[in-house]
This record gives sequence, C-alpha cells and structure tokens, in this order.
Amino acid sequence: MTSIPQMARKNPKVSIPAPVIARLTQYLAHARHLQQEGIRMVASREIAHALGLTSSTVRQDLSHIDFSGTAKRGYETAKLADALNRELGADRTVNVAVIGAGNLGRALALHAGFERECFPVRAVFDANPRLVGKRIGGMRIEGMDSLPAIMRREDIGIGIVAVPKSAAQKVADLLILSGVKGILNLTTTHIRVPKKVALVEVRIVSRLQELQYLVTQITHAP
Amino acid sequence: MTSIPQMARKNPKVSIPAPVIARLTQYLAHARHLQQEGIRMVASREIAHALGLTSSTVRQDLSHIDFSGTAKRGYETAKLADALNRELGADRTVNVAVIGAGNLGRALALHAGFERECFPVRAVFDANPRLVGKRIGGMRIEGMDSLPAIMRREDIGIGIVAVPKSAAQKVADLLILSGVKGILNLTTTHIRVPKKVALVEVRIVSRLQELQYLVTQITHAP
DNA sequence: TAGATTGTTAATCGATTAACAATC
DNA sequence: TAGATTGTTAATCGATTAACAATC
Repeated sequence: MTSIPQMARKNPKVSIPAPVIARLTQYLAHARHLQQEGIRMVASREIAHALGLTSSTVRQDLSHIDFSGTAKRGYETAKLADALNRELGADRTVNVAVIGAGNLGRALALHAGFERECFPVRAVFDANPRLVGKRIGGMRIEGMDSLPAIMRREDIGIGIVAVPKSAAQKVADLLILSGVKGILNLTTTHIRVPKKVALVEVRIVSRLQELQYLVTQITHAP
Repeated sequence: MTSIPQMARKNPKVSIPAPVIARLTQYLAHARHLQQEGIRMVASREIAHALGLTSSTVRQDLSHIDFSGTAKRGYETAKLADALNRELGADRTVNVAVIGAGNLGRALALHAGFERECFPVRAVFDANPRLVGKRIGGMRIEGMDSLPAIMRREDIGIGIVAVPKSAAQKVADLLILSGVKGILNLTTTHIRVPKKVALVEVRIVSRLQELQYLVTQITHAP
C-alpha cells in the first residue's frame, strides 16, 4: 500500500464554512484578474489589501483548498486560480433557467456575464400568457406548464427566481418537483426548500435598505 | 430634570451589528406581508419559522429596536412594521441613480420595486455616447460628464454601479466626488471607498458560484 | 389563575485575528 | 545567508442559541 500524500493533505469531507466559500469566489475573481494583467505571483497581504480583508484571513481561507504558496514568494496566480476553480467547481458548466420575464428576469437572461462564468441561461419562463412565445435574445419565453419537461430536456441544474414575490414559493415548489438542484432567489420573500435542494437568496432591496442604514449611521457619526 | 424613559431604553449610539440589520430588513418585509394578510399579532416562533431562523435569534434581534412585544401574545404586526421602518429609515425616500445602461442597469432602472420601497431611480448614466440621449422608461440616458451636476440637482444619495467591472472603481470615484453617500456595487470587483461613504456589494455571479458549491456538496453527501 | 411568550442573561459555538515557527 | 512570507496554532472576538425569570 502506497500512501497518497497529495490527497491526504486535506480531508475533502470537511465542508468549507459558508463565509469562507463566499471569499473564495472573490479570490478566484481576483486571481483571474491578476493573471490577465500578467502578474505571476501575489502575496496574501496584497490579496487582502485588494479585497479589504486581513492577510491572516486570506491565508486561513486558502489553507482550506488543495494548494500551497511558497514562503517568501507568495502564491502563483495561475495555480491559485486553477485550485479555486477546482474547489468551487467554477470551471464546470451548469445550465440555468430564469423564471419570470419581467425587467429583472429579462436582464438576467441576457446577461453575458453568466455565460462567461459557466452559467448559460438555457430557458426563460413566465406565467403571463401574453409573454409566452415572445423572444428574449435567442430564446423563446415558455409557459409554466412546460417547465418540468424543458428543465429535464435542457438538463438545467439551477433555477433563478425573478417573479413577483407572491409567486416565489409556488415557482420554487415547481422547480423542485422538476428536479432542480439549486435555486437563486431574487425576490424579497424567504423561500423554503427541502434539504436536498440548495438555496441562495440575493434580495437586492434588502441590501439597499442595509445601505441606507449604513449611510444614516455614517452621517450621524461623531 | 425629568427622565425620558422611552428614549433611555436603548442607547441609539450603539450601532446594530450588520447581520442583525440584514435580518431586520427581513422582519420588516414579513411584518408588512402579515399586515396585508390582516394578521394582527405574531410570535417570535412564527417569524422564526417563516424565515428559517430560531425564535431566540428573532427576540434577540428585536431587542435592538425601540419596540416591545407582549408576553403571551407576541408582537403587533402593525407596530412592529412601524418600529422597523423607523429604525431602518425604510420610510424615508432616498433618490438613487443607476450607472450603466446595459441589460442589468436597464432592468434596475425600470424595476418598480425600488420606487415602491422608497428608492426612486432619478437618473441613468452610461459612458457609451451611442446610448446617451436614448430613453429608459421616462428617463433620458445621460453621459458620465454630466453626472456630478445631475447628482446634485436631483439630490441623489445612492449610486447603483452596474457597469463592466473594469470601469467599476473609476465610476465609484466619480460618484464619491459628486457627493454620493452610499454605493451599491453590482459588479464582481471589490470597490474601495473612503470611510465617509457606505458600500454594499451584491455580486450575483459570486452567489451563483456559492450555490454551485452547495449543490455539489449536497449531491456528494453521504 | 395557569400557561405561554417575552426580554435578557449566560453559555456555546464559530469566525477572525494575532503570533510565530517553518521555510524558501 | 538574512529576511520575508507561508501555514498553522492559539487567543480573541462576536454572533447565535439556550435557558429562565418576569409578566400578561
């Protein structure tokens, strides 16, 4: 029996805490950016400074992934990006569907950044019969009744919910029935999902309210 | 000298932690929803259940605001909503501008939910001269050079940055020069701002990546 | 009144930061 | 080599949860 040191380094069963994952996505974006700029090496201090963190947090976070820096020299940007891509699965493509063809849904369906980041939008749905059949970019808006079949046919893993909040839970339930693995909820309402389905909520209006609170805080500061 | 008990209850100078603020916005949305449904009273347990939290967290959070429930009965939804509105400043209108008239920018500028939530979009800007002069809803797309003047004329407090990531920092700097109080950053890049300006970052692609990671975790679970 | 629910204190849990030996 | 930076352990800090007296 030979040992397999490169696998043993970290136990992959220990899942990485959510706040760390959130930052790993930032490190990935930054590493790619540095790569494009032709910068080969980067130190934890520099990453920290660019992203508004401490170097300690950066090193601690990166210790979760299967990748090492070099003392005195820092991290190779290319290898860092590779390791983060692998850990996050950010190089694997996942087909997505947008539900809701209002302003926000349309924008998301057309957003080129999703395709670039391996999240191609393969279908758009809306409950309004007057929208069904119209086109968004290259896609036809489909009715809700054809959702289950299309989700399976197009092998869609993630549903982006951009409907009025009163319909959010119903839409989520339909997505789950249709075998979706993850839901990105852009409505203000909290959605409930079974343990087998992953959920991330964005809530732009909430973030604006948080921002407003911060603004008031700063303005009224000493 | 008379004491002022209703003011003394909580020291308003102790600012509320960010995770609590984020949840207060959820309580507010939920309280409004209950109000519309004609539900007068709600217990911390029910709020917790609806939002995926513990009742302990809900009570702890609500202890930060100037408002009390009633033992055995719970919280009056109307008064809860009022108190949260006051604490968050969510009943005060703040004019916003959208910078970037691409798909996302257009969607945000047209998003009726912002106006409803006291964040009317008063201006839209884009650096592309071919877009300047075109219309979005009732608004004319303006060039970046007229930004400072329009920001002041329209009394805009918050700028929503929806430009390509390479332009994000430059746009933020211009907004800050023009006297903006808060920035909502929708690009993937981290933006740096002085202490006098509040910043909230949304990063939809990052959230999709987090979601993808969660999906993989769940799928490969025991 | 009896029982349910609040408000708050104390305990636990987890995340961030500091510190430093290892090392290139 | 000397000095800088990593990886990791330990200390601190903060957030969440548990528990329970107060109370309606």
